Amino acid sequence: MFKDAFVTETPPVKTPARNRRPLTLRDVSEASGVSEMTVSRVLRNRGDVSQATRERVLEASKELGYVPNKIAGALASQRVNLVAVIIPSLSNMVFPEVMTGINEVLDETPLQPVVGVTNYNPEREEKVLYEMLSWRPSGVIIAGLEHSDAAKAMLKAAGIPVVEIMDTDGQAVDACVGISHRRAGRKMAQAILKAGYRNIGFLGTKMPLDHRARKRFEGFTEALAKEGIEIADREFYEGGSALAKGREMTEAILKRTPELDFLYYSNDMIGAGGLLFCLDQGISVPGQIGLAGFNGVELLDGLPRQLATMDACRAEIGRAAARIIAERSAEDGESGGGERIELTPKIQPGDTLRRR
Amino acid sequence: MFKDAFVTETPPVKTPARNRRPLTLRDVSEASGVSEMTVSRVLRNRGDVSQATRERVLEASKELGYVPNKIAGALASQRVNLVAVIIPSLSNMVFPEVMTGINEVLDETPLQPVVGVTNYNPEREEKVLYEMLSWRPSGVIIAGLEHSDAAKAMLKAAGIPVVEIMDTDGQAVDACVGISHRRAGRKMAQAILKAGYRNIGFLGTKMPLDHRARKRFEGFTEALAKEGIEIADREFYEGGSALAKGREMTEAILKRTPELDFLYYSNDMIGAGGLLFCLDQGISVPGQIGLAGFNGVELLDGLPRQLATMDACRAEIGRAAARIIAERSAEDGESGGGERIELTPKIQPGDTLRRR
DNA sequence: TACGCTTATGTTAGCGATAAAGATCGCCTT
DNA sequence: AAGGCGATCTTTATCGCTAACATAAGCGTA
Repeated sequence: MFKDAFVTETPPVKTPARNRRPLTLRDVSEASGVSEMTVSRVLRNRGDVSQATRERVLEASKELGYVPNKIAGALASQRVNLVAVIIPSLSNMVFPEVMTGINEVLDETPLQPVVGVTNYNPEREEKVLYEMLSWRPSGVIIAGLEHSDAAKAMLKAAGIPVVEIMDTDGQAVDACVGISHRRAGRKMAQAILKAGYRNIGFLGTKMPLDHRARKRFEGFTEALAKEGIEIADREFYEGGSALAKGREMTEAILKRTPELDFLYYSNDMIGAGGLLFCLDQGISVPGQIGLAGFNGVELLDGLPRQLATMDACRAEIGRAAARIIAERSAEDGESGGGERIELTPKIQPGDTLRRR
Repeated sequence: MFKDAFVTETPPVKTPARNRRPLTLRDVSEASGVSEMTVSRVLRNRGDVSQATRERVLEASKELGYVPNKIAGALASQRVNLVAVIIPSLSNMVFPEVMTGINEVLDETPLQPVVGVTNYNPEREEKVLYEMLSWRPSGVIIAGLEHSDAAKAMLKAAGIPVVEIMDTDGQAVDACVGISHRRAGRKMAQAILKAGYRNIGFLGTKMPLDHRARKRFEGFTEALAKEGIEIADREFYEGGSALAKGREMTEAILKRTPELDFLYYSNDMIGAGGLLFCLDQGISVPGQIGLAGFNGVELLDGLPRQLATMDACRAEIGRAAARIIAERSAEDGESGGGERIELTPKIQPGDTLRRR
């Protein structure tokens, strides 16, 4: 592709002098001797263009190194093939997997995801959303059901498909795909009780804005309460390496409350840290103490013992959300809306939850 | 923010009937009784607008829930505040950290990163790049120095700042920020030799397209060769949980070549797996066998023993790259170009590389 | 031969914003 | 009192592309 034009070495400190203004359709049109419209048709594979012209145009376009200007295209056609994806974080393993699911589906469509990160901060979420909506995307996939009033208003007013993901415990603006974290918490509590554990500790994060962790915790305590049991102790962390924090917290909580016989971690990473700590200390797992985490991250496969956990269906959530957007933006009629998909996470007992 | 307008509950299955067409500057202009231009000025904080008008416009805009159309704005002003960030993967811990560094810097500017993922696939990279360039971003940050000819041509022709990150071993299109992986491999080899290890095994990934891993390997073997030593055995993996693969590979290589006294892993995750395996087996580390990985991921902090590794300066690479783009797009003169920043990774000997 | 029909291409009029230059108005200066 | 000036706003002309309609040429057929 236009190799010849640019073989010169880049001078050490200056950008290669490139005073030519960016190429437009007109340049290609002139180079190939047809109208701009025809070039546009060729480049988008639209309408009838003779094979001969098509080839001529493609060649000219390649020759020049023309890259269409989607900004102008989008403005003219009132169509933008972008999907805004708004998530709290990229660094905790769970969202990258959701992204993978989204990509998997969108790859088969003309749509393209654009990611925005909020750091679990509602103000940032609002800003990111505003920013993204100002590009008039074809749809929005956004994590969680909790948003500021302004954010909700924007989502509703945008007039595009909106899918809220990860969580189904609450009222969605439009569609939603996820699991019930409250239910997930309850189910884990039931499994723990059924296994005969009674002195249960909880270890989680300090983030009051991680609503899904909160809901799991609520579901968890609720199910315990139903059997007349209360959490015996709890421990929270913030920042730092989750694995290391898991160790520290486990040490601290066991020192403070040695009679604990089960530790429920709000995510797998700290759970793994806890597991490593127990093994180091020669604490028998799951005999003396049982452990469980949440998420079903791949990492767990490599641990000395398999941590009990619950799969959060991350990739499938991504896939389902993308499918909703893709379908609705295909049939451009004001058709669907309000889809609600609740997936069911399964407990993976692993080796740290004794069975009976 | 326009709470009153949308308090109605969403009907269960249909999108709220919203036949109003998307809002434009004209709507705000009519609602506030000034020209579109004035509204535009207010919304961008440009030029002189009286306090009274400003307030009136802002109120009307809020009332209506107007979100500016950046597509139109960008076309008119020939300015796009987007920075294309093109990376191979989101799932391996290293790029999210680079992203964090980028965000940190760009947050203080009007620029916004847009991420594209290539999955270490050159064709995909080319496509993603084309797609991104068609939005006419203000700059490109792209991982690696190896790109298809077409991709390189596009980068040069785009006429915008381009920063190639992670790697400095090669010829950059424009600017570049990273570390020398070849050098990193050499340094680790030297440290290993200095510690007295002689039977060295290498464990890595099967990806022929991970050029940085390849260069580390080359540097590594080169430095060994200088001392007349060759790699005694090697093992490669692909796919699956890196931690688990690290275990498996370690078991396999030690079974095949029991006399190995050092294992060099191409990333920390498999290194951690190897470490866990050795500890499980009661192999004395670093006495009987030494271990080292690469990257300096946070995860390592929580392991029973600290894996020797080398920090890849991920966040700093992101920051430096973003700074280059930000600076160049501020002073819009065709100023800089060709910056080259080579960071120096430091060995973190941890507990798995014996000292003498 | 003229008519309709298909296929291939060109023309015109925006899309929704912004840059740049022009219009108003009150107020000060000399 | 005429001119000048700054502050505030409006007008006009794009930006690069595409939808929708218009045109032209070729061909079979009544």
